[in-house]
Amino acid sequence: MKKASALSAKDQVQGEDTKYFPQRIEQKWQEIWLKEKIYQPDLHSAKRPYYNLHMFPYPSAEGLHVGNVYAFTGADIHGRFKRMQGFDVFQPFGLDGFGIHSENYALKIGSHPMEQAKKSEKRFYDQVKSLGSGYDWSHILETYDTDYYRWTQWIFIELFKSGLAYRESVGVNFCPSCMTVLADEQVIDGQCERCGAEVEKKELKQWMFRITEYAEQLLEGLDKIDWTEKVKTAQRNWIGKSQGAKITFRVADTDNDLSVFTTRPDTLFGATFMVVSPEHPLVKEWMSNPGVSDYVAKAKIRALEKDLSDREKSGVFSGAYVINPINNQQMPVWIADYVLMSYGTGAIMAVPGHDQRDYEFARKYELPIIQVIQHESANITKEAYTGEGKLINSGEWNGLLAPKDKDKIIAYLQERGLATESTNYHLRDWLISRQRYWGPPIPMIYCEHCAKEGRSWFTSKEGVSSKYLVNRESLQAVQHQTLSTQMPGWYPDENLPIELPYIEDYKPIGASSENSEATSPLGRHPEFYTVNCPSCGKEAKRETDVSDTFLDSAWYFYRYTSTSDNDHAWDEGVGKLWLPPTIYTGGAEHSVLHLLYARFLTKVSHDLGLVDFDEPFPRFFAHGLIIKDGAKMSKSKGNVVVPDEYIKKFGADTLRTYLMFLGPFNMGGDFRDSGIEGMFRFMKRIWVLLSSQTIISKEVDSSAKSEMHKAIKGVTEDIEGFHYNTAIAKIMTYYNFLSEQKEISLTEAKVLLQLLAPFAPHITEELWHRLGEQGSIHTSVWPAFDQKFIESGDTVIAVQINGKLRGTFVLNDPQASQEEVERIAHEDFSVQKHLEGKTIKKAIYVPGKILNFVVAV
RNA sequence: GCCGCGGUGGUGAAAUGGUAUACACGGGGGCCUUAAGAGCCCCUGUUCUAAAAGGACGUGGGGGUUCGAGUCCCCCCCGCGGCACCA
Repeated sequence: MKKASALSAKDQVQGEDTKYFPQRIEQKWQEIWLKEKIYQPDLHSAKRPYYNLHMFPYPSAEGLHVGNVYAFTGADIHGRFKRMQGFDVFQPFGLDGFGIHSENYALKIGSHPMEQAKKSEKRFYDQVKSLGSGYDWSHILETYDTDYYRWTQWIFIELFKSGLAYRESVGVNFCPSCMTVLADEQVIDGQCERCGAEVEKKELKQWMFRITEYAEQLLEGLDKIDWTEKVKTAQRNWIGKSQGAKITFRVADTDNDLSVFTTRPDTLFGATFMVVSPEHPLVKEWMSNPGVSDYVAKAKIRALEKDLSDREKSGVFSGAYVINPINNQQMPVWIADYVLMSYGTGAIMAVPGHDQRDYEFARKYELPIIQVIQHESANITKEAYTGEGKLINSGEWNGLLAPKDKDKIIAYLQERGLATESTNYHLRDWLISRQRYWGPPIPMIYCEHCAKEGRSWFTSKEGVSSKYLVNRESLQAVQHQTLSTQMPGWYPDENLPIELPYIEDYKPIGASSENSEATSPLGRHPEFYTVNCPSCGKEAKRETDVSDTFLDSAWYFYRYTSTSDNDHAWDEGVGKLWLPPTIYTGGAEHSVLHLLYARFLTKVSHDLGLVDFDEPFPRFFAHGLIIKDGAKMSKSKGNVVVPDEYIKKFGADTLRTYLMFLGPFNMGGDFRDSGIEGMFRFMKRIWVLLSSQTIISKEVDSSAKSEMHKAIKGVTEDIEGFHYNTAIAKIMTYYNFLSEQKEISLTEAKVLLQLLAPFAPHITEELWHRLGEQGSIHTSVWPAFDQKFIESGDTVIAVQINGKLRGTFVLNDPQASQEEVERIAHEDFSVQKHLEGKTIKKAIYVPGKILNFVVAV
């Protein structure tokens, strides 16, 4: 018998078969798997459904990125592992192909998005197939497919009917380069997320989704889902709940009220002036006062500047005063742009003694500063004191603790009708319309004739007797009181799909600043937008905006499980069986946008009675980012790693395993060429060991068995916890152990292959068959481990004495009897001290577990 | 500023409170080979000693809990990510 390690070069080239050529086996198995439907569970009758979802990519025409490979592989390993554990794993794939990114690319290379999409699609699918992931290719989807976006449009209509989609003139972020509006989330430091151009502010009529209506639910839901804390925190920050009070001030010598939101009503006695935003409605009344109109004009310009955080505050006295209801003091009202109209009421009570921003403002304009919170570290001659303390100079409140007694103070104000308890969120409504071409047309029709007479869908028979949102009283109120007047003339076009027409002039033309209506490419095509009003039948105009791509991706996981083109998944039994996805894997960069929108739509679907769950992703795992030479990969840096060449040279198995070996899956890693060669060497060694070595059918002897079970246990737990890098290390350790054996039993060989199978599906499948196995390794049963072998050898025994942990020691003999264990405990240095001079009355010994000594006194 | 995550060899990184550095990369030496490549074997935290044996020191810094701390607690320092004139 010859040892594998002693195999010389000659032996290897003797037969082609003894050498590892990934190119020769990978495609072969991919075709067989497809033919044998290894990865296609029966969606109707799965016994243990496991919906293994990962974020679908946008199909960049440059092709697959190594970051995609990383993400897909990590999810695939999880799926393969679960499949081998006996689950009916459903792992679908699709493309998020609509949107600015694809459209801009088409523009750049001078092709049409519709044609480009087909090309990118083919290339992308081919590349993904070469990775050997276990996708069910009979359930793919593309968001630009008519059969897909008819349901995107259907969802839009459902939201419209629910009063959750509405039109409003809003100050929007407008990207002059992309010629479209952007959601707040898509503006980074005042720049467009996509192209980096400086974003402008514009007033435009836009379609909005009332996501703020769900702020509280979106926040509460986070507590019951299994997500990484990092992502939950990002969402909490984004929703930005703060609780406090709304206090109303009377403007002196007028009938006007000025309300403010504050989280610190306890400092009310410290308020010395008021500040309103330049956009505040009351500012109109003060325009003629000296300096006001000048300042408001100046603020408008300043609003476009990007770095707002540390510029000097500025403002102007409005000329008006308000009365502080708590002490009837007159306070001047100032206008300053450090107060934002978009948050709270657009006005604040300034408490310069205890708010640093107000403090700076007061210093600059020489406004009075009063200290109302006493604390040894408070020194308001230098800066505002924002910490806790005892109230002073606060009338009846003196001696109360701030902010601890906030609730008492709110109750006090509330009793006297001076304030109400109030909650504010940073979350804004979701701006959904885009003045672009490459997206699903918004399925709405505007009829001027109906509008003039105040008619709309909301005044129609269906609208009046609406079944929508019966679960949400607050929205019913919105619907019946305001929607019919807010949205005159608007009707959904339920004749879906509203197909996106092929037009040559799809280039964005933007919005003219004089006109409050933005113009979309479709707006140049009367043959598209001229329709008859669904209500009165007269000539009407179809909406020419398309919807935000994030709408497409907020519901796609429902579509995967649908079994026919003419139905949406969640009506069917199949959806009930599979939804929501068992686990969702994806990049943390989507923490806020995509995940929040998907949660919102699912909550709406739940309220509409479409689904019986209200969180789309009960479990979400965020993977890390692959970088190159310490920097994020990007075209501009020229450090994008294209996987094709690596697959060609080393095979998909090596690339997959190498990527997973780089570092913990939730942390990402740095891609290096030298590392991948090491992984290729490992694959070759596995090949040589298991294809050239004589594998014999013999019992595994007991020390080898211990190693085997240790490996199975370690790898199982590591894969379960997404610690892929350590799982691979353990497989390598086990390989090293086996390669030093004189002979390897069939059982050991099979176990080694099975442990490696999720990472390197092709080579393991090939060798599995060479060992004479019949079925696919990927549907074989994941090896079980025996606990007692694991704990042998180097078991650490924890010692409790009378219930308290008193020490631990290494137990070398797994077969040790209870008496021996007691004797060793006595001898062990760390335990000795506690047992000295005492006798053990009772010792409970569970191998590998805790040893509980009851010591006689 | 607030929140979250991290700091361990030359590098990527391992370690339910129990022999710190598993596994791999890189580096050094050797075998094989006409040669190159591939493959195989040995060494590889720092330091003391000519070397070995052996010892000392070592997980960003300082304290603490513990028989025992990379791990738990407190206070700092540094790096990364998110939010940010949010009242």
